[in-house]
Amino acid sequence: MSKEQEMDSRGNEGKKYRTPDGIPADIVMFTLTRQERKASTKSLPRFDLKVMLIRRRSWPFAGAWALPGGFSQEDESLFETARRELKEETGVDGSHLEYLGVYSKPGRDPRGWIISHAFFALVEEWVLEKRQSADDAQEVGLFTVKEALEELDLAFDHREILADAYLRIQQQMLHTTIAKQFLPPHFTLGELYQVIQTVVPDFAELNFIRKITSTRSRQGILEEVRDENGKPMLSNQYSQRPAQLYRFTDFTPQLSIYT
Amino acid sequence: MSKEQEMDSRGNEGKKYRTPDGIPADIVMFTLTRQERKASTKSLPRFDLKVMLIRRRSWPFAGAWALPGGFSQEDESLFETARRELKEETGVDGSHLEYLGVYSKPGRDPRGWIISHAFFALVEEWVLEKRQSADDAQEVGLFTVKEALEELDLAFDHREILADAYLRIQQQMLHTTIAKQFLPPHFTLGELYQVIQTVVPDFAELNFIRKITSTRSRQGILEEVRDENGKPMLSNQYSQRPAQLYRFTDFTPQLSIYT
DNA sequence: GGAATAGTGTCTGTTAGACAGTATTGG
DNA sequence: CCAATACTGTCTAACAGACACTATTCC
Repeated sequence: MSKEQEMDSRGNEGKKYRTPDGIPADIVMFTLTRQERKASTKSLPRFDLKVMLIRRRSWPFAGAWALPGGFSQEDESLFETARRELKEETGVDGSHLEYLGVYSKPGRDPRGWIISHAFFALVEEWVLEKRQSADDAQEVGLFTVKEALEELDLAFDHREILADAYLRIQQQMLHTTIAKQFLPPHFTLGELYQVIQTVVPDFAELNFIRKITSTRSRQGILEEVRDENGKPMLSNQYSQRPAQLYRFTDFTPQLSIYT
Repeated sequence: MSKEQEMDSRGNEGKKYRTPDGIPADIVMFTLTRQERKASTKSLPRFDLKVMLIRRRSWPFAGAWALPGGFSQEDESLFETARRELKEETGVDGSHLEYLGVYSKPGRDPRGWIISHAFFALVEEWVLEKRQSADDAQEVGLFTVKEALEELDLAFDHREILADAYLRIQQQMLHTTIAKQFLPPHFTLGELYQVIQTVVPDFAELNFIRKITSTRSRQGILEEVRDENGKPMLSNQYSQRPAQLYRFTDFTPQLSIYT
């Protein structure tokens, strides 16, 4: 049946056809935790990519871990739903939030015809940690992605959503500059490299620093940070030898498999 | 309100909250039309990227052009809805079909709370041309994307959907091997270049043939077609001098802005 | 021969990749 | 001095980009 015919016969007001029972937005909240390593001198922290989950208390999937989320209302777009939920869950606004996809397989939710929209968010570590301890109404957990995918029984099709989100964040990490969401405004190339490697373990570049700094084709992604006198700004937070600080520009190069 | 609380208070059966009035899938059907050029010798055809639209006959937006689509049913996923609609509209199965996104801005459809899911499909030219002439129940149009975006008044938010789909297909054309959807199984590098340029007008590679054929980093995207004796297969369909035929492999390289 | 497409030659400067070596500084 | 990170030197092969040049075939 064509759209027009359906719409014609359905008319404006009458509820002739069955409609869904709910349209939630579920959010995969990623964060990067840093943990100091014990070393004899200063060293880069080890990073872990973690995801926030909430333990369900009621049917269905009571006791299972699930992605945070909530139902969309008539007066908001799904992106607004997701932003609202993200704010409610973290208490913080302005995190990176991106649409992932729709999950609508029949039977995915035993409560009925429920079509879920997945988003993923990149949240700063302290936000989720605060949330984790402050909220006594819900049990909140922070798990590494590997743990969550391999060892946890997730509710609904949330394992599939998380797996898709993981693939997407890896892709975005290499194709765009979302790495900046996990970094302070000024950072060293060592930090950037760690962030990329944490999200994309396969990423390995022997000459990373040189390629970023000295190839024309990648100029414009990053720029050196200088103080008001034009002197390069350095940091020795993670190393004995001070390292140049960088920041992202607004430029994101266009990639192509053909050129 | 958290998801759990909402779900708890909502219960299993009762329809306490308002739910959407319909969840359609709308499909941006792209095709590449070829038109021979009048030239004194054989020459490559000119290509145009076109999109199929349907003229609405009833409220709302009666008389306006709209994307084909239809409402999702409870027993199917949205991808299945889209595939079913694509089949119904074209009479053909197996075209490339890909999810684009969700369109849920309040007020986007005067009939009520209607959340649309956009897909895009890459369809062979003859399919849409057959459809165009065969169907007398609906007025069907094939427009270049430029025309549709700049000169037509599209129904609903379909201009926005089309604009998003156009951006996406350009991105996919450069990041993946969807160019093969617009090409016969065996094709010349001239044809491939034309296809890419038609979809991505900015694409310009002076040494396209050489880069594709003789750089190690891109080896594996394409392979030469050979006959059973191992002899390279050539085509002179579009040129006096026969050109080597190629086909896509299953390999798609991974891109990165950092390496 | 002309037209149209399909390549190849050639040159310069840039980049990739590997790996060794030097620099800096707190402990 | 040692450890840990931050670079720089160096060398070779590969690649990018520009542009001229040759190749093939039908008309």
